[in-house]
Amino acid sequence: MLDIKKIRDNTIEVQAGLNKRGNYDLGPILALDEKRRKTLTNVEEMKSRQNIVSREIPKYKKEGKDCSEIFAEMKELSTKIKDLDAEVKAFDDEMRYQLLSFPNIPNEHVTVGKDESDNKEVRKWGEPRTFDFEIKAHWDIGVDLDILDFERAVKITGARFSMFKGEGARLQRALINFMLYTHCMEHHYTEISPPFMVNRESMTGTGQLPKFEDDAFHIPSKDFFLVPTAEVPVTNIYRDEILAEEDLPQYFTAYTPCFRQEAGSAGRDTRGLIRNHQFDKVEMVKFVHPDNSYQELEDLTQNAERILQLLEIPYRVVELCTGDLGFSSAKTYDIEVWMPSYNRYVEISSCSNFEDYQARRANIRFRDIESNKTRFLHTLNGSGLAVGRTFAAILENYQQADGTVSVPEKLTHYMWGKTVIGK
RNA sequence: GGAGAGAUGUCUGAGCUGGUUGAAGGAGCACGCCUGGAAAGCGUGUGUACACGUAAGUGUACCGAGGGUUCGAAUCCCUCUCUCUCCGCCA
Repeated sequence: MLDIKKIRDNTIEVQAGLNKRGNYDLGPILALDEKRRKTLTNVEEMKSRQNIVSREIPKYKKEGKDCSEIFAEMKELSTKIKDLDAEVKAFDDEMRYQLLSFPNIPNEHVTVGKDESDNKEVRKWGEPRTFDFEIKAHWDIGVDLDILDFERAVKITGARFSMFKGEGARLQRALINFMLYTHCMEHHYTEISPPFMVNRESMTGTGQLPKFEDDAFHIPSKDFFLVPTAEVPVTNIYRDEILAEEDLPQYFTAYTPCFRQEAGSAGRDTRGLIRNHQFDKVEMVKFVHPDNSYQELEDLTQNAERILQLLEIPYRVVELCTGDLGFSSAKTYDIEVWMPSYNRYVEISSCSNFEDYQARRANIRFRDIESNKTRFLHTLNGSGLAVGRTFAAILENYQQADGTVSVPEKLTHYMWGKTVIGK
């Protein structure tokens, strides 16, 4: 959420920032703000008078004065106040809704661009392997090895769901454990196992609501949402709280399944593990001091990259341009993994600095030691990594001529010593 | 799911027969005094948000959330949420 005071005082600057992302007009909200403050001043004066008179009444009563005239006047005032209060509340609600509908302003250094074609490759790691046999896509490898079963997943639930079996299920779990181990033991994150359903306030806090309600799976009986990413429950850990400055930074990592309705609507990647309604992900979330959130973003991105380095799978890092940036993000690096069957890099992680955008929505603050004032902190998060896509990348990059898949060395321990899947 | 109790400031804990209560008392914390230093003791201070103001400051709101009654509500009424105890059910 943007700061209404900033919009008011630096309108031109904010408008310029929004223009980098699309068509947004600050006019209506400024008009609303103007009306709200006018009405507020008005009603507050009335309330002040109401308070003053109210304090006098006990004295009058003690003196045995007749108060009926005052009561009549105050009754009228009270009615006016009620009406104006309702007006202010209507302005507040409308303003909040509009404020929630503005995306974050991109960081000033982020390239201005239209769509993903304007994204900038930052670095590359590893060389895509050359195969001396006909390669298969991960869904064929998985089905042939009997470790993935898409048909039965469709029977059980429906399209865009998948089922892991035997060594497939084990590989999935191995990846989760390996990622959590690396982030906790090497990168010093604290593991969280959060609820997989969240309420409306949490979804609003991180920016999924109100604009993207259709993308989420909703439980009507409770008005809960299945988590689309662990970012939602974990970022909301500190919603409506004030932390001490010395408690910053805080790093959390969490495994959760992720549920997304939007997956599938695009009609792309209809086969395999790339785009499903349910997928597993290990997420990293940081709560940091505003002064060093950009260094924290660099570190976070490298924490995610580390997983692919240890698994020895080629990838590249891309900096998103303003047109491709997520709604709440000020700056984002995507990590893309090499996917042989696609013959290109495919997104496997997205690492973002939200600056104070989520913190303001979710009301997460810290107390500044020097001024003793509260300030919004900065939140960041990144996938570390999307497990389903990592699974797919392993099958494809580690496939062998005989149809089996060798297990990355770092994973064999988590695979109970297994070095080749399918043998 | 049924019955009952409760939700107040950083914490504890009054107020709940409606009227200087942002909210007693205590603890904690900060600063000052005292001390060789510390403890104890004494004194002062100690929430958030919004509006107006260059500022000092002033005003308004907030006692789980939202409504209502009233000239006036932390205090009365209704709805919801959460917590605790007992019962039922259950991995």
